[in-house]
Amino acid sequence: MASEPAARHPRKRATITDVARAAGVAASTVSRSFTNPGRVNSSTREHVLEVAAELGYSPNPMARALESGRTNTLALLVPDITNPYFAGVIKGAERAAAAAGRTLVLGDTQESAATEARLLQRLGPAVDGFVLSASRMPDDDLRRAAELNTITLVNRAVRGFSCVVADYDSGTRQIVDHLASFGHRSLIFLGGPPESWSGARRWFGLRAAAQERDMEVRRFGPYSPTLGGGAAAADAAVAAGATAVVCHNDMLALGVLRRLHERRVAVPEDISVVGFDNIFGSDLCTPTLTTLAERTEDAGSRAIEMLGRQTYEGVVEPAASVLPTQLVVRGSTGAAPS
Amino acid sequence: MASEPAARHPRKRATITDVARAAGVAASTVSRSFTNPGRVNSSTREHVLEVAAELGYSPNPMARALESGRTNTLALLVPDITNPYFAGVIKGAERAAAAAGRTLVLGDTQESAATEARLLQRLGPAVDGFVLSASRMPDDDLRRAAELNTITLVNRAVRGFSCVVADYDSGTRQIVDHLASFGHRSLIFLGGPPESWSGARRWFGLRAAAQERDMEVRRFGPYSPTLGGGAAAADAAVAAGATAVVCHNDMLALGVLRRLHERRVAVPEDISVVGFDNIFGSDLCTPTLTTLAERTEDAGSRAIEMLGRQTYEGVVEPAASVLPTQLVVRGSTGAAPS
DNA sequence: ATGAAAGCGCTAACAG
DNA sequence: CTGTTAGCGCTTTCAT
Repeated sequence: MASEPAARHPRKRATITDVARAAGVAASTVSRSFTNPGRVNSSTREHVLEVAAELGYSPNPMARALESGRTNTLALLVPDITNPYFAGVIKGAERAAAAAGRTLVLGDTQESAATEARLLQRLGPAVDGFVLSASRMPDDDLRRAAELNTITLVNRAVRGFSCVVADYDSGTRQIVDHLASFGHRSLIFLGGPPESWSGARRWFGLRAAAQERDMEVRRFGPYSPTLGGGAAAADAAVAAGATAVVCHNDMLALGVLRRLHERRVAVPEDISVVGFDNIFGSDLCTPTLTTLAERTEDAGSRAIEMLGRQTYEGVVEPAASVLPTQLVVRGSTGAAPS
Repeated sequence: MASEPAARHPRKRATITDVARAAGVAASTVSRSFTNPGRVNSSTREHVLEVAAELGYSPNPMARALESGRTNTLALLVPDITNPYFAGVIKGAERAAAAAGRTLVLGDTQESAATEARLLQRLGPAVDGFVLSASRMPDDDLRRAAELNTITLVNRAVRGFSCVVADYDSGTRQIVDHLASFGHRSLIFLGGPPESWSGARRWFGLRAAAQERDMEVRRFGPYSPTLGGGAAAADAAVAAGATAVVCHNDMLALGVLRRLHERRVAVPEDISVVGFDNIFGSDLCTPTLTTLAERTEDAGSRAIEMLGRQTYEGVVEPAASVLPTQLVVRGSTGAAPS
């Protein structure tokens, strides 16, 4: 046992030539042993594999990629890695990629279309395709990016693109029904970033469902979809005399709850609050938050699967996958004040 | 304006040869125009860059990697991507990598040493180095992995490795001082996974600090460091008549709080609860959680910087970086019951 | 069934 | 300053 600390300079990896030399065969035979086992004598193959294992050889993916144009790597871009909402998408994508023997690269676009475009550009040549989650880029830019890359969308629908989206039509109807059943006659939507496709869908769904029930519905904002954004949103809602607010997402809703608490506005007695996403934390707050849950992990894994089908299996028809949503009723909603 | 949907088959990317031909120069001149702007006539360079832009050319990183042995990509492995604790590390690493013009690959080891080893193996040839956050692998396996890879550790210290660790000695002392100032004469540590290095450090620090103050200190567990793990942990603490518990991490602490609430045990009147990590959610619960905050983003970015220094700047001396911790006092701690 | 050779896109020597 | 050449590690014809 050498008492030396770990080597500082990792030693060079063995190449296919090293293995070939050590095994007394040609490089091509080594290559075939790995990628085309049927086309090499099984005894030589075993020998080669043995030698390779001894040398700690594993094929260099870069060299492979150069030849095939395939890196076996997929990228997932999200607006904010630390937002718990995306944790589910990431987890699902991670799992699906691993299951398919693929590498997943993660990118944080920092809620910026420009950063997103830059990442697309930088990562593009190195990956086989992208999953764009809640993309902030305009449709045209997306189309342009799609000329060079295979792209699948999550919670965004653009003609010609495969996508996975949550069923906001049903979801917003559930929300409105729930509030109506509590006797609410009006609601205010506290909106998030204008670029957000899901924000728009949420608003449209809400408005449609509310109008069907002759409920009055207004939209305030945009507010920053963060805890901090909640203060302004809550103040506006209170000033407008709202009895029920539906927030762009849970982060904003949590911020609203906090602000209402500071202002001694009782939830749900004075005002009911609903969020979207069912993020971690939405059942820790007081009161716990009524929110529309999405299957984020499923969205992530489906998107990766679709992308894989397009990229590696030559499926060209863009497909759309609509994931169900469900209202999680908790403590932040209740009867409308009389 | 073609009304066609986005192209399904992304078109082939232009190569350096395409650009060279179109610009009427040699491939090497194109190459230099990008990587060695000083060594080419500025007018030719401009022309080349123009043509390159027209063709939408950008250098193929794979081909570069093949030549240099460098992919300009770093990997970050974490036990659980969805754990909010690691979100900070990821964010910091993301930022540092982006700032250095490097690509970050993220891997989820699923709290398993085996998965971690597999990822190391699979990703190894494709990346220039690894940041292992809260690695679950035994020291020897780490050393073996370090023979082929450059590795930096976060919240784990192994001789010969560069690492970034939180100052748990100071942190645990802060916790114990805080509890002592409230008149607590004993505390119970509700432990997490035995493989966790930081768990061990937390326990040792706590024990040492408590003994210095003649406080009685015991360790229970291991418990699963999750919300769900909190039930068993809380029950054990109550059964033992604890007045103060310090939990392996915030997830466990939140689970403990929930369970105590179910059992109508008042916090902090009957029992004080302290966590580690200051995750998102620890100030949303009721009562809010007193916890030891780490600079997770700093840890992530520092680790990437160190790794970069070793990988790209030939720094061989392993360095250790100790990040300060600070106790965030909130509502879950209070005077010991008489 | 196996070996030899060419070439993937790019960079680095080496001429000129 | 710029063109030519060789070669990174691997796969893939094409011979044998």
